[in-house]
Amino acid sequence: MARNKEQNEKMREERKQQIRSGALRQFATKGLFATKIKDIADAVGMAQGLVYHYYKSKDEIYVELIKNALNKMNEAVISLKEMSLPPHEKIRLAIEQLLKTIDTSDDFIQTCRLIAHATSSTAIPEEAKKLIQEKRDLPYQEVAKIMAQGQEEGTIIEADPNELAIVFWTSINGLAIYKATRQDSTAIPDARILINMFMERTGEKSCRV
Amino acid sequence: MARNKEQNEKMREERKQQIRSGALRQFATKGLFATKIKDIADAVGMAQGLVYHYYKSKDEIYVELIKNALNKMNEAVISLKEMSLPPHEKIRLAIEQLLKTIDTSDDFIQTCRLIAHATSSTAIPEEAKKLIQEKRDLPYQEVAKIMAQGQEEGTIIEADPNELAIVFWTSINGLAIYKATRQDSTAIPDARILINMFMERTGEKSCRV
DNA sequence: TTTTTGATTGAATGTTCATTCAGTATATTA
DNA sequence: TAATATACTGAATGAACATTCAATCAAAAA
Repeated sequence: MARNKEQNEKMREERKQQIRSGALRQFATKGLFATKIKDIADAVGMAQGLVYHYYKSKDEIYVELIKNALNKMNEAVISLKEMSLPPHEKIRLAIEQLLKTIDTSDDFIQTCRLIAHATSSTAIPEEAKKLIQEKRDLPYQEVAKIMAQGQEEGTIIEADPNELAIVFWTSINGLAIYKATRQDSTAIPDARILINMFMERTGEKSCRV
Repeated sequence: MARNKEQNEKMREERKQQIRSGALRQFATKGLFATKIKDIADAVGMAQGLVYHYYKSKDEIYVELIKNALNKMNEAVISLKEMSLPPHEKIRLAIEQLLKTIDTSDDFIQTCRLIAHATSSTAIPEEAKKLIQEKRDLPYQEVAKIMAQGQEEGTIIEADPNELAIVFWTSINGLAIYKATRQDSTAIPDARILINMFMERTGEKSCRV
C-alpha cells in the first residue's frame, strides 16, 4: 500500500472519522460521562490504546463532534437563508425537510441527541461550552428573520418573530428527541401540523362561509 | 426534641426530601454519571457518608426522583382529563398552564431536564428504564383522546389525534429544555402561538372576506 | 536485505469515585 | 447517672477507568 505523506494523512483522517462515527453513537445514547473509551474502541473494533494514537483524550473527540454538529446545522441554516424562495415557502420547506430527515437519517437523530445532551448538561468540556455559546444562536436568528419577512408579506402569522423562531426550533428539537427515544417504527407527525402553526390563514379553505 | 417512632420517621423523611431536592438539581444539570455523591452531599450540606444513612446508593436516589417526576406528570394529566371543560378549552388551559409553569417554576424545569436526560440516555438504572417504559405513554394517550373529542366537536383541527398529541408534548418539552439552557431571562413564547396550532379556525377573524 | 516509520496491542499506572466503616456526638429512656 | 439508639463525620477500601507505555507488527524506503 502506498505510503507517501498525503496517503498517510488521508488514511489517518479516515481512521479518525471511524472513531468519531463510533463515538457519536455512544455519546448520543449515553452522554459523555457514561461513555467509556473502551466502548468507543469496541464500537470501532480497535484496542483501547489505539484511540489515543488518534485523539489526545475523550474530551477531544467529544469537542470535535460537537463542533461538527454545530457547523453542519449552521451551514444548513445559511443555505436555507440563501435560497430564492418566498419566506413562507422557506419555512414550509425547512419543516418538511427536517421532519423527513428525522424520520430517515439515523445519523441526524444521533447528532440531535448529542447536541441535546451537550446543551442541557453543565458537565461538558469548557471548549464545548464555548462552541455552543458561540454557535447555538444563529439558527434562531436566521429563522426569526425569515419569519419577519413572511410577516411583511402577510404570509406568516403576527407574533414576535423571535418567539416564532423559538417555537420553530424547540418543536423540531422536541420531535427529534422523541423519535430518538422510541426505537420502534413510531411515525413522525404530518409536517402540515407544524407548518400550519406559522402560516397566516388568508383564504377560503379554512373558512366556513 | 421528641423522639418517638413517628417523629423519628417524619424527621427521617424530611432529611430524605432534602437529599432528593439537592440531588434533583445535580442530576438535572449534569446527569447521573457526572453527578458525584460528594456533589449531592455538598448541596445538602452533609458529609458524604451520611447520604448512605438515608439511601442505599446513588442509583436509588435517582430512581426515586424519576418515579416522583413521572407520577406527578401523570397525576397532572389525569386531573386535566377529569376537568369539566370542552376539549379545546382543556388544550388551551394545559398549554397556558404549562408555559406559565415553565416560566416560573425552577423545580418544574429541573424535573423536565431530569426526565429528558433519563429518557434520552440508555445509561440509567434498569429500574428507571422500567418506570419510564411504564409511565411515559399515559400523557400522550390522554392528550390524544382530548384531541379526538375536540375534533368531534369541530374545535380541533383534523389530523391524526396521536400525531397531535406527539406535537403537543414534544413542543412543550422542547420549550422546557430551551428555557433550562438559557440561564438569563429569556422569555417563553406567547401561548397563543402553540394554542393556534391545534384550533380549528371557524370564523370571520382569520378570513379576508 | 536492513532500516525506518507508523499502526497496533494489551498490560501498567495513577486517579477518581462509590461505598463501607470505625468512631464521635447527641438525645432519649431507664 | 448509665444504657441505648440514631445522626453524623471523614478516613479507608476497592473497583472502574482514562491515560501511558513497552513491545510487536507490517509496509515502504534504502
